[in-house]
Amino acid sequence: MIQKPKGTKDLLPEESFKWQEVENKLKKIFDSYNFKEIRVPVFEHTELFQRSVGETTDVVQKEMYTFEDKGGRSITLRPEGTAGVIRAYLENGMGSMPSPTKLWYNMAMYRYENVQKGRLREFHQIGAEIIGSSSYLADVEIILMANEIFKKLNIPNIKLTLNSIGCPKCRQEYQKVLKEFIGKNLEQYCDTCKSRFEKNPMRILDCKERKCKELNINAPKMIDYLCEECKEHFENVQETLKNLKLDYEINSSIVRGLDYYTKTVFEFIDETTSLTVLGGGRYDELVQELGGPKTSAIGFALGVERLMEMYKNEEEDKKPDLYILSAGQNENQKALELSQELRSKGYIIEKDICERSFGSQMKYSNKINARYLLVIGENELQSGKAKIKEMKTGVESEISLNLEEIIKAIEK
RNA sequence: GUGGAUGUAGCGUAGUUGGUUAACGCGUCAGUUUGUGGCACUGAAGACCGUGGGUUCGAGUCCCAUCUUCCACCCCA
Repeated sequence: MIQKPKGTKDLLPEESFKWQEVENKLKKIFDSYNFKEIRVPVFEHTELFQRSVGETTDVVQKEMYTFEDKGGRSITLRPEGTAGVIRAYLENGMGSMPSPTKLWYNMAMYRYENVQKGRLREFHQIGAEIIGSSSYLADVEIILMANEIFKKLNIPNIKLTLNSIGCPKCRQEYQKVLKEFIGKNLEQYCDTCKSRFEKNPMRILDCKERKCKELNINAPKMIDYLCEECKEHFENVQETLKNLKLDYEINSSIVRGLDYYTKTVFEFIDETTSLTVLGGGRYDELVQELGGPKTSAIGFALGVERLMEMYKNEEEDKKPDLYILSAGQNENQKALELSQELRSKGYIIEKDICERSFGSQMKYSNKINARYLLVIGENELQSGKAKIKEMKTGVESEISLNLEEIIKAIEK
C-alpha cells in the first residue's frame, strides 16, 4: 500500500468539521476588524524566501522544499505566508489602494522538518497582515485581533509574550555590545551558537542549551539599547495594552526565527505544552527589501494544527433531515424525484443508492442518525398516502405523498 | 541532522521457548425480518503480520537494513 508522505495528515470528516467551525469563527473576527482574505500560490521563486525570510535562518538553510522545474527555475514550496503576501501586494499594485491594507490568509505551509508533536511538514497557518502603518496602534490592533481568537474559541492557558528587537539602527549598536559580552565566554557556548556569533549574534539569545542559557542570563538586553524612536514605540504599545487590561509578559529572548522582523515581536504560547501557537511581529524593512517603497507592516501567523489540539468542538455536524426508503423501480423513481426537490430547498436528504432491502435500509437510516424516515412502497405509490416517522421517538404520522406535506412533517 | 521507542484486518488487541489453515472485540456487509431501526442471534468479507533481505527443514516470533509513527534535542506555527 502506498502511504502518505512523512509529516502529512489526512483530515477525516469528523475533524474537517471541527476545522470548519474554527475557520468560520476566525472569519467573523477578521470581518469585524475589516481584514480581507488573500490567497497566493503554494510555490514561489526560491529567491523570494531567501530575500525575505533570510539567508541565515534555519527555515531557508535546511527546511525548504526547493526544486528545479522543467523550465530550469528554482521553485520553493512556501515555508511561511508573509513573503508571498507581500510579493502579491507589490505585484498587484496594492500600495495604490487605500492604505493601510489589511489582509488575512489561511494556507498550507511546507517545511522539511523532523516530525513530532505539533510539527508537520505540511501544516497550515492562518495569518493576518497590516501593510502601511508604522504606528503603535497597528501593533495594538494586530495583537488584539490575535488575542480575540483565543477568547472567541474559549482556549485557556494562553500567555502573550512581547519583545522589541529594534530597528537596523539600534540593532547595530546593540549587536556590538552583545558580541562583546558573548565574546568573553565564546569558548563555553555550544557549536551552533559559535557559528552564529558572526552572522547573527542575536539568535544566540534564543538558544535552548542549558549551558548557553546560563551564560545568557546577564546578557545585555535589546530593550535596553533601543533608539529613541523604537523605545517610544514599544512603550506606547505596552501602555495601550495595559490600559486595555490585556496581560502580557516581556520576554527579552524572543527574537523570532525569520530575519525580517523589527521592533515589536510577540508570541502567544500554550502554557500546557509551551508551544508557540501564534507568532508575529513588525517588519518595517521587508516591503522595501522585496523591491517596494518604504512601507511599514506588521502581522502574525497562527499554527492551525496546534490550535486544533486545544479547541473543543462546540457543535455537532448536521444530520440528515430525512431518509427516504424505497424499493422497486417506480418507487425508487418517486424517491429520487422527491429527494431532488427537497435537496434543492436546502434539506439534507439521504436515500438508497445501493438497491438494498427494506430491512437494510431501515438499519442504515438509523445508523446515519436521520431525523425522519419516509417509506415509499407499492401501497404508498398507489394510494398517495405515506407514513413518515420521527426516528428519535418512533412516532409515525400519515401524510399525503407530496412535497408540502413532507416539509410540514419534518419542519415540526 | 542526532538520540530513543514503535509497527499484527478500518480501529483496539492476542499470538506462549520459532512448528500446520494467524485469534478476539468493535466496526462494515448480509440474513433471521418484501413493510418499520436501535437489542439479540447467525453468517460473510477483510491481514501476503510496515517493507526488503538474511538465519532456519520451518519466521508474526531471531538478525540486518529501510520506511512510518511517537518522544527528546535542534528549530519553529
